Amino acid sequence: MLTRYPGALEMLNRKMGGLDRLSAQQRRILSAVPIRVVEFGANREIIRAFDRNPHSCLLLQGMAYSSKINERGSRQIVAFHLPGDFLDLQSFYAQVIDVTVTTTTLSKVGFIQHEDLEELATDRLFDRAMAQSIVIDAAITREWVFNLGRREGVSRTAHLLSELLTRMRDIGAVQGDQFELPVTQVQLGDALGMSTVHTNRCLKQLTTRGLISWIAGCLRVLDPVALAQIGDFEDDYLHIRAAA
Amino acid sequence: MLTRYPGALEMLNRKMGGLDRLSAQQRRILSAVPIRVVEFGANREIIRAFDRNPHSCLLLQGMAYSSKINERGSRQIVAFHLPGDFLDLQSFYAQVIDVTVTTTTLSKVGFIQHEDLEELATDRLFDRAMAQSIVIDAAITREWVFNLGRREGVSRTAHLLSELLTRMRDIGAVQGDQFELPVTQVQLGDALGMSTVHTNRCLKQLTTRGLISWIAGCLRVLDPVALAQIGDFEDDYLHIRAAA
DNA sequence: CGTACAGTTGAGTTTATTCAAGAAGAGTGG
DNA sequence: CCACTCTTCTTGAATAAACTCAACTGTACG
Repeated sequence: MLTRYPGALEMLNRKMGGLDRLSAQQRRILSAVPIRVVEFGANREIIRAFDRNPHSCLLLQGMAYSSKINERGSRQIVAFHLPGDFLDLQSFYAQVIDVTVTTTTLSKVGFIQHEDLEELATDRLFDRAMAQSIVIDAAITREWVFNLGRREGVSRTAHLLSELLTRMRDIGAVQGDQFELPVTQVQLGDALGMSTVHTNRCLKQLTTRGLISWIAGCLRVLDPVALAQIGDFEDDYLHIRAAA
Repeated sequence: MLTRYPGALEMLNRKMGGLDRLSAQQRRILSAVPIRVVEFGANREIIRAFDRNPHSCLLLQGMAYSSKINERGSRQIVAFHLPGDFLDLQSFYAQVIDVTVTTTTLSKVGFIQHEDLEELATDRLFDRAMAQSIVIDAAITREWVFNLGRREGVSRTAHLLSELLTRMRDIGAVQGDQFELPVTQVQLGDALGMSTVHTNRCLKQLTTRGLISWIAGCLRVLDPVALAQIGDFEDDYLHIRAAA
C-alpha cells in the first residue's frame, strides 16, 4: 500500500506558498521533507476521531470528508477535502483530532510526521502557510454554519455545489464547468444536514430548473451564475487569490 | 472611551499558556505588549466583516458574538465570545475578516497591533498558543455544524447552553451552576439557526422539564447532567484541561 | 442470478416557520 | 410618579419545510 508519488512534493510546494514565492533554499528544504504516500480505496478511514497521531496528512489525489458521529448514530459531515488540502493539520497544534476523515473514492494521501512539520515551522513563511490553511478551513466551516442555519434545502444545496465548483476550479479540476464529484447523495445529505430523501428532491429541483446535471459521478454546472444566486454564494470567504 | 485596564495583561498571560508555564523572561515580554483597552456599550460593532484591521482583539469583559449577514437580511451567529477569547485572531493570519463581531452587553476589549503579535510569534510558545486558540475555535464551529445539522430544536438548544455553561465554568464565571447570560432570545435563535418563536418554545420546554431557569439575564442550570444528555453534549472538543 | 448499494418516488407525520397579537419589562421625559 | 415608547418575551393558529417509512428502480459486481 505504500508507494512513492511524485505529486506529493508539488502539493506541498503549492500549499506552502506556491513555487514563485519560495526561495531556492526553501524549495530545497521542502524537497527534503519525508512524505509517506499511501493509497486508500473508497470509503476508508484515514484518520479516526480522538486519535493522537504523530503525523498530519495532505490529500494528494481523490476526495475525502471529515465527519462527526454521536452515540445515537447521527452523522454530520463537517468538511469536504479536495486534492491539495491538509486533512488534519489541527492535530499538529492540538495533538488530538475531533473528527474522522474518510475517503469517498480511491485516494492518495501523504503523511508528514509532526516533528518534520515542527522543523518546517521554524521558517516563518511555512509557519504562516500552515496557519493560513487552518484559518481558511475555519472560514469555510463558518459559512457551513450559515448554510445549515439560514438557508432552506434547495438554496443550501446550491451553495454547497457552488463552493465545490469554486474550490475545484481553483485546483484546476474543472473543465467547462464540469468536474468529478465522487460523492453519494447520502454523503451530500450528511453534509447538508438533511435526509437523503430531501437531498434527492433538492437536487432534482436544481436539475429540473436547468442549473445542474449530475450523471455518473460527474457534476456539470449548466448555469454557475444562477446556481450561485440561488445558493446565495459569494466566494470571498474562500480566500482564493484572483490570480489563480 | 479609552481606558487602562489591569485585567488585560492577565488575560494575555492566561491565553499565552498560563502563568505557571511562562518563564520570567516570557512574562516580561508579555507585560511590555501595548494593549489599548476600549469599552463598548451593548450591541456595538467591534469588528466589521471584510475590514482589514492592523490589530486583533481580546475580549476582557462582557460578551460578544461573531455573525454573518447576507444581502437578503438573514443573520447567523457563528460564535459566542467570552472573556479571555480572541475575537478575530484569524485576521492576523488572513489579513481580512469574514465576520462581524458585536457586543451583547457592556464590554471591555483589548486591541493588540498585528506587528506586536508578529513580534510575540517569534517565541515558539506564544506562536503555538495563538494557533491553538484558532484550532479550538474551529473545533467549536465544527460542533455547531453538527448541532445545526443533526439535532432538533430542544436538543440543539440544550447543547448550546451546555457549551456555554462549560466554557463559563472554565473561566470561573459560574457559581452554583448559575451564570450571567446577557443574550436575547433573538440572538440565541440566530445562533441556533431557528426562529425566535421556536427558540422561545424550546427554552420553555427545558424550563418546564426542570432543567434550566433563565431569569433576568441569569441562567441557572438546575440539572447539568440531564441538560448535557438531552443536548447530546460531550465536552472533549472544547479542549479544556481537566486541571482547570 | 442474487446481493448490495445508490437513487427515486409517494404518502403521512413531525418539526419549524410565519403571521399576528398580547404581556411584561426597561428606560425616558414630563 | 405616571404615561409613553421600545424592546423582549410569550402564545395561538395557519402554513410550509423537512422527516420518516416504505416501496420500487436501476446498476455494479461476484
